[in-house]
Amino acid sequence: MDISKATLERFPLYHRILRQAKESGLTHISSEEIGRRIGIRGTQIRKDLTCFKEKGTPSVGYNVDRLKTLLEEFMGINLQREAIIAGVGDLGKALTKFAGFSHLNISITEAFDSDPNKVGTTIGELTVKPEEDMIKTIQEKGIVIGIITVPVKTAQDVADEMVSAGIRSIWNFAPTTLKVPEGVFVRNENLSVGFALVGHKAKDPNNQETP
Amino acid sequence: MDISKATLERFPLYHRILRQAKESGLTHISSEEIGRRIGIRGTQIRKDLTCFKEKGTPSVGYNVDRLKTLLEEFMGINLQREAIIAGVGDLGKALTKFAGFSHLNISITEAFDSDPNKVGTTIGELTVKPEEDMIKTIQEKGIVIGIITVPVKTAQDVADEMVSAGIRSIWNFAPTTLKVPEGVFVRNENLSVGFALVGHKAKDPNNQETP
DNA sequence: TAGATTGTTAATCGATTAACAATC
DNA sequence: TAGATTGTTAATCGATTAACAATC
Repeated sequence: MDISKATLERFPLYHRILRQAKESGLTHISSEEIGRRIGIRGTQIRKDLTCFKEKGTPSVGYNVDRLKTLLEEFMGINLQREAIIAGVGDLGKALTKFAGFSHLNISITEAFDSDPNKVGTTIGELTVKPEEDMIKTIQEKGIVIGIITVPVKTAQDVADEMVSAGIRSIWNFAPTTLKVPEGVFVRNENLSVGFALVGHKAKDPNNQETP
Repeated sequence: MDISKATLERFPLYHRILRQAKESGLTHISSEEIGRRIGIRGTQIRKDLTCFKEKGTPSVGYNVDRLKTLLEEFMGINLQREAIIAGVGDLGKALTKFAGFSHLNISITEAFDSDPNKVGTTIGELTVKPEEDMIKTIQEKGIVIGIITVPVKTAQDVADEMVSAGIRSIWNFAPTTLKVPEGVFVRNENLSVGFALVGHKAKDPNNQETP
């Protein structure tokens, strides 16, 4: 079955609620309760979950443990995975150190930069390597996940290198549209879009006409 | 007229293309060309732009300068705005220093943290202030945009404080669903969602069944 | 004029929601 | 049994796209 983009983006939210539920000792949780905690309808959740074999029990809800495990298998969280990051500016460093990703079971195990001043510096336990080593490292370690936090002007080149070395999924923070071959996934996390929206919505509501 | 969420999120992309076009000396640009540069259809762009008074010229395209200005007015970029940030961990610091926001004309002018070890430290030209001063500062300076990069457990409290002090639009990076009163805008920038998706999509395509 | 590109309508596609019989 | 909550269908809502007359 084909799972929609919208549903796929909600799975991590469901997973978060299930982790919380488990932590607080719940064995079962209803779709309405999950919905309440993330601000959507229960129907939505029941619909999203139809793609799993696991069924809920009427008047009881979903088995927290089993649903959590199933989501983890689906999302790949049951596998320990490695990712590399290109570009260790402030954002790159922040992502590399970010604790909030720990439950995804993806470790950023290699960091690269083209700036000789950054090469050799450390981020936590990682030592930054020169950009020229990236392709070789990706190939040797068989890494398939790449993160791009380089400036716009080099982002496409870095993406090309990643793809040529075997990266299959790219998390791109450079505000530009990357061209990648069919079969390679790119998620653009253009932070300016969010900030622009927040700025726009802050406009005085008495002053909000369309020009 | 009511502008859809999807359209609103594309305006910053259009703005980026118009900046580039202007920089490269173009006076006019067609909807198809804009579309090509961001990977969507021209029709989509023409539809999105119907809410503006500015019209394109058949066989010529849109006036780059005028459309850019119009988008800026609509998004509020013509106004110099201030934002505050709560939580100066690595991510908070990275956002505060991030150069990519400069064209949005929103400056992060105050940073707060509840950790006494961070209070008094500097980020670029900013000096981190104690969390307790946040409400007063927001009120005195009349700031309406807030950024939350504190841990989940304090995010709701910080949001409540921001709202009580007059913040009208919040950019939230804590992976939790904030409750805010009607009329306050929240944009959740849950980075785990993106990273989870990138991880999922990296799974071996020969191994991608639904459980 | 011929070619390009617009603005707009209607068709399509995709996502959400309401409703409710089934069932624990 | 009565109440709660499921899975699923049909209705609705929203977003994208194709098509094309209008026009520079």
